[in-house]
Amino acid sequence: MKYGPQKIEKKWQKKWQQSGIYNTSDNVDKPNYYCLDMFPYPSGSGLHVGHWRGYVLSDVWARYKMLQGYNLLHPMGWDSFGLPAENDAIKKGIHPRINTKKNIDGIRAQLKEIGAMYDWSREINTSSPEYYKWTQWIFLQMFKKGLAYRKMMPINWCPECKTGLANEEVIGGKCERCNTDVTKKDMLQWMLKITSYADRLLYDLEKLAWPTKVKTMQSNWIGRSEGSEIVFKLLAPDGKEFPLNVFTTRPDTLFGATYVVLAPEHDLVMKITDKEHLNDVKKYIEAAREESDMERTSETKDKTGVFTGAFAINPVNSEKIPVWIGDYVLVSYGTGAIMCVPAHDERDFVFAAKFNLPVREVITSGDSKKDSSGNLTEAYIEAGEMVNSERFNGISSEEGKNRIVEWLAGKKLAEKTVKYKLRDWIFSRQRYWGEPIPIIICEKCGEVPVPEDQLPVLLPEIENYKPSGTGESPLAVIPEFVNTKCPKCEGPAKRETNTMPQWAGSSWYFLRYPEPSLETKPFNKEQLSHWMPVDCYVGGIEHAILHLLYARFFTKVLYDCGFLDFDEPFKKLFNQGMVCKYSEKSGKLEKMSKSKGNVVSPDGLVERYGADAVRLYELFIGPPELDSEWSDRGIEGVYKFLRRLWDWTISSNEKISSSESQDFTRQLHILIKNVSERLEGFRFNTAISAFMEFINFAFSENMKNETLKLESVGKVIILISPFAPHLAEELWEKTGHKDSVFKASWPVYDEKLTEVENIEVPVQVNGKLRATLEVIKSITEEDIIKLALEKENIKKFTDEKTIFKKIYIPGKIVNIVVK
RNA sequence: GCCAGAGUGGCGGAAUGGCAUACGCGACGGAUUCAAAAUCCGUUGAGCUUCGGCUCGUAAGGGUUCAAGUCCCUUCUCUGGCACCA
Repeated sequence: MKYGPQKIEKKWQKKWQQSGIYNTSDNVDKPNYYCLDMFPYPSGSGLHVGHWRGYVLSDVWARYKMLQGYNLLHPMGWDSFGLPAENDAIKKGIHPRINTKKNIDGIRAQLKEIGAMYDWSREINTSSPEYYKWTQWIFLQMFKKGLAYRKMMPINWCPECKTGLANEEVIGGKCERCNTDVTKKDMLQWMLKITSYADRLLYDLEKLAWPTKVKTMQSNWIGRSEGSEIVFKLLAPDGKEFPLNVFTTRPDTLFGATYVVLAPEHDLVMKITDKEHLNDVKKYIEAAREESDMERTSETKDKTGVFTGAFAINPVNSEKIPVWIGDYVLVSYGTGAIMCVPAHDERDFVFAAKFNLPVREVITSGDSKKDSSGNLTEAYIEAGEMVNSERFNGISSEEGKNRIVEWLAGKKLAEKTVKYKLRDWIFSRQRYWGEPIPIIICEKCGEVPVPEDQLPVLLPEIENYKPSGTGESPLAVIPEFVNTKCPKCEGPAKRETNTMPQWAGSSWYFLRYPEPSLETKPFNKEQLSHWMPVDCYVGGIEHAILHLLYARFFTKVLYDCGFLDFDEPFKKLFNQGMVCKYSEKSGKLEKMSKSKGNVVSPDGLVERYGADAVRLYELFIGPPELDSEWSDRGIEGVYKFLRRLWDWTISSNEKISSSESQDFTRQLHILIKNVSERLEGFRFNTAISAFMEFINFAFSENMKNETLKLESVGKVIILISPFAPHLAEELWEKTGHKDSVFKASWPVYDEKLTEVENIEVPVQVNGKLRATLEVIKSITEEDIIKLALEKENIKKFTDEKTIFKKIYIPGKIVNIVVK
């Protein structure tokens, strides 16, 4: 009987579906385990072998947990609202609703090929009204708490996608979706106050069993910075005075401030600029607006700026210093204004050099770099001793930080503050395919939430779904949608026509799976407490900031509202590496993608080798967390292994007996040990190596005529079942078992049975291998060293030398040190 | 520039401080075959060899140790993230 994966895989996939073996039930007498894949957006180009990797990995893990006796939740769904789905529809000229459905059907079929144990009865879809009703509901809870607000502001605008974007969606100045340069546009925007969660989002990272890389990325993104706000006095040319707050992390350098720079967009700029400089300032502001963020914040760019004609008074010494504007100061960070200490800040140093502004050293150190006449040749930014700072002279810069702020604070001219790089989340999209924001704008009552019993606000069916590019959503031209009554005053009012971003639905979908068809609530708090947080979350590193930060934020908000009793969604996170392949187009090894023309489709491979072989190769290719290179030949090796395992099991049927050799028992227990330990450590590639070694042993000459216990053969089948579930089920049945192999339990090994009587011990002289000894395990140090010194090749290296150390690490090694 | 991670045969990769290169691919030799594919067996880091072995070898250099791919320091290269955030 030959291994024929095509037939048995179809057979078992059908059986699994019929028996519902993977459908999760509540209230069973087992501990719960929630294993979650990042759900995909329904792309039009289908799955390639790179997509398989994460799904295979989580499936192996889920099946292993099931065999360990857990009640498993392993669901799947569709992130079907938003840019990716909509752009695909526009490209094909098919209405997003129809196209999305078509794509979902395609990917679902492809996912089923993997043979994963998804509970398909819990499938969810973020673009279905039953689901997005609750996305809207969550938005309203945020609105009620003041966490969702509308504001006119210059936002990131993608001219290609014709929509505003969140900061997180701008990667290196380009749109995350289409790689187009992002520009600025003033727009009235819905914002989510994620900044008020900055501290908790940062500190709670500590609680998470996540890769440090992701934690570091999030913590850098949040960008907490402790410093102080210092109040300068601004003197306008007409004699008016304004307080000017600047943010600095170096109040110790305050005596070295020789000028002040405001962001071009700063409110005070037009109030303080004098007539003489007005033209230049206006021109400069205009030019800064035109520039993309990328151009503006590029570090290689020359520093630019203009003088306003106004002066500021430094609160520490009442010195009058010039006020400039410059686009290297960002209006959205800190206070949008900085004090400049060219002697101790690299950027200020460059700016001062260019515009010939004075440099005054106030921190001294032997490490400062100076020319022959004692002038600084570059900014000295480290700590040191304070000079030129009046009464603070001679104290350390570290101490000075506090002393200066305390002193000024007494005069209400300084205050310690914390600033973040994290900005509020721009939440409106000027696009059709998303959740309508459930707000009604009434002239009298302002922004009025749609009453909860009127949710969902349905996305209307429209012909022209393409983005307009005007800054309005395509919904804005549908009078039946826009015109409505104010829920408060009953007067005529208009609906908000912006939609939510792609990330809205995915920020809480993991809360929906435990009871996906619940109609009265988004989720059931009591029941959720038995499943959440997710025990193991598997997905790509590309979501390190976007999705994973947003999902944490949503969870914390819902926790604060009392809807949840946990405040972090994902306990453990695993990022699988990307699958790469040489691309003819770029001539480089690159991540598989359609545009690079280097995708490998699993379809043909499944047909030829079977899904189990593809699963195995996805794991065998390399360590799961690292990127790996796809080799078309590599799959042959694992396929050969599966066939050998099949042949061995089938032929073992004729050798079944009540006894087996000690050798075999030992190898079996070593296998159980290795596979268990390597699975626990997520080292799937070496777990498979362990199997290959076992099967090589099982086929070795001296095993040919040995008898086997049926129970032992069964254990091997259970061990392989998470990796090759179809093959395992078939072999399980063929060896006389009635129920599914996944109803069995994971074998345990006996450490004693893995050990041998006789061991080989390497013998070194001066750390170099010179011989090996075969000895009984319990040999004493004295005996083994005696044996070692008798060895011919050891004598060669020890004769006529003085032995001054003899080392025996039991069971490991002998080392004789000579001189 | 800053912060992570990585660098091991022809290739993918393996090694709780204890025999470097497990396992797989490829290559070579053999068996089987009219022949090929498939399959099976053997060899496969480099150099030297009296065939017993010896020398070198984990990006480069140094250090700790009886013993270093593994720990420490310096440097180089690659990948990813951040990048005028005051």
